[in-house]
Amino acid sequence: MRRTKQAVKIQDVARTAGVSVSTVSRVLNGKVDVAEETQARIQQVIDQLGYTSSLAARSMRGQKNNLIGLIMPDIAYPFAIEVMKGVNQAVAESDYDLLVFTTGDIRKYGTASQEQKYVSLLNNSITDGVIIAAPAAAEFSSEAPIISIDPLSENPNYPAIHATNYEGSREAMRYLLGLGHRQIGFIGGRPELTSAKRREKGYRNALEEAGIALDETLIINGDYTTETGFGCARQLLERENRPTAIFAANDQSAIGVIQAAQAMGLSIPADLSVIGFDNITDAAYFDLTTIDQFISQMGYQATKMLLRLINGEVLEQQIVKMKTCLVVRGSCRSLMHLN
Amino acid sequence: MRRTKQAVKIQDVARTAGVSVSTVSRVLNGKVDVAEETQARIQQVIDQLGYTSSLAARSMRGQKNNLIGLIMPDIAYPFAIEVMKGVNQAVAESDYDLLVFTTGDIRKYGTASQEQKYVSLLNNSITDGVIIAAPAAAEFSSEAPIISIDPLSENPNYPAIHATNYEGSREAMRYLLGLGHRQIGFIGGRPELTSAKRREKGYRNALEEAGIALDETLIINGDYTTETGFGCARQLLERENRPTAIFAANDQSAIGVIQAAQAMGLSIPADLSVIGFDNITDAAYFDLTTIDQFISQMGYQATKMLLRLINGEVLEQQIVKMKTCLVVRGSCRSLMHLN
DNA sequence: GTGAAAGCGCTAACAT
DNA sequence: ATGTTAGCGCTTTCAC
Repeated sequence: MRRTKQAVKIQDVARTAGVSVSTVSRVLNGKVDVAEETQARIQQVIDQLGYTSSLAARSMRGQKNNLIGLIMPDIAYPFAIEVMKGVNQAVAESDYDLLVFTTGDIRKYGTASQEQKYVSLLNNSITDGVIIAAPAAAEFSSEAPIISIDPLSENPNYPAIHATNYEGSREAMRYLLGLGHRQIGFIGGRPELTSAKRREKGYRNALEEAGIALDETLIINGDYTTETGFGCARQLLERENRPTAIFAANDQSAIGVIQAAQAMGLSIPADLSVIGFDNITDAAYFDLTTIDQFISQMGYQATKMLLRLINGEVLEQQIVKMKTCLVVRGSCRSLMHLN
Repeated sequence: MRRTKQAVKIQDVARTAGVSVSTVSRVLNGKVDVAEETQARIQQVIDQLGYTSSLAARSMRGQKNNLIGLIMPDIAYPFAIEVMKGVNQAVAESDYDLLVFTTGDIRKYGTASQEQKYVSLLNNSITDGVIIAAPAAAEFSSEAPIISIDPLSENPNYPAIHATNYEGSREAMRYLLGLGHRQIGFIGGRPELTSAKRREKGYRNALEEAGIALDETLIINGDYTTETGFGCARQLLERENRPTAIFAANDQSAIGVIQAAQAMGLSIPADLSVIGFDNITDAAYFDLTTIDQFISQMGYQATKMLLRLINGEVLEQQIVKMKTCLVVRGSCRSLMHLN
């Protein structure tokens, strides 16, 4: 590798080609008013010297760089990876390139003000727009467009992609009811969370909608851990009239439910249907092998929205809610993976 | 979200605080010679205005940004993801942040000269050093350090992390021989590749070393696809004196071997040991559940090396060859995943 | 068709 | 302790 101590700059190209910097700049930016011959000569010098214009300098002149940013605290996390897959795909289909910014660790990431810093870092200089995943801040100031992938807040102050709790929950229940289930256990937890409340509400309303009397004893609250999931499931499954399906309101509990079922020699979904709710995306996931795709979809949609904003389009829909309704097939591989 | 049309700059802070830009700059950069009181006032204005200094402008002044870059054609690919995990971890442990550059698709990525462009893009402006994965170019010119994660070339012209073919292959064989295997099939392919030749050489030499006569009929060449892997394995396993282990020289063939074994009712590793070679990393992988970790390790090591270069250290070892020797345990989950 | 020069936001001498 | 100013490499008027 050659470590040219002094990077070649536009000046060098100009001097070598015997023209002024502005002419080189014109060639660089594909301006038309340059003589065919000059153009060729300059291009040759550029290739010969291996010149690349400085991103920093170009950005400072307020140029569009055809570059979008994605900000994540940590890119080794399954959620992050799936988001990146989706964003990557949308980027591949566009003529933009992508810059993923990360600190490597949520603990290094800092608070909302730090986050704002990352946004400005990219968006006020080199990037034409930014996607921010699971934002901590409620507001951002930025010259260029911002989209968030926000699994938590119901109504963020910025354009966002997020998943649903209430809707997803109802659809999950409708699915189970459609399968003929009438005794459906619900394992909740963390009642202080809005998302948790909405999940339970979906459960209740779906039953009501189906004209099924609510059995309050079928609702048990754990604390969203695998352990309580296991315990609650055990409790439900040891009943005289045991439920034929269990709806666990978060991913950890769902793992516990599956473990409990296995421990009792029940097979899924033959003896028991299980539905889990992902705690990260707040998406209902029923088919544990496709939850990853769902998260990717969030990334994909976010990117598409951002590119439209960059192109000056006005979004008819600022907040996109993604619903998903998939089916458990018994494996808990992805579920574990999500953990 | 507030979209401040005009980003707040150092001038604005200076004016608001009633000081000069240089004083603000001093505060920004933690210089000591600023009056306690001025310092506090300026900091307050900074917070109030939500000011963040422009990455572009700062970079142009040749500042160190505590930022490293990672360049990959596509970040949705398993190899890329594992590399990122490793890099991410090293970044998390450091006080650097990370910028991953990608085009989203190898087809958009272009050729070596394009690649050189990406390197300059980051390294000659905003980044303090760059890791380039699976480089196409043989040489780079850059002001800041470069490390490559290079699974292909044996002796690149730049500091690199790569995996071994010959060494890995021999270790794999030694492992199998150590288990008592004497009839070991080898499924090769793509003899035009240097890497393929070296893998086969490792196979041959390990046998020789162990004083075992080479049975040429145990060596079959496919074309590195699952189909031929299946066919070749079938052929080997239907022999009178069937091998007790099969060494597949690439990942696709290994999948084929596993499928063939399953189709014939053989269980792995009870009836048959299988070794696969990953086509991406050229790393021998024996434990299919940990190959991902191996790739991550490459990313991790690359990052550690880069950070040392950035700090001006001289590497005693420019090329780090990573050997791995792990064991098949029968699952082919990761293998499939690698595909 | 091409060049000269201003200025993007910032830092680092150099003044005071 | 603070202000003034010269660039960093580039694009973009405005001249010629």
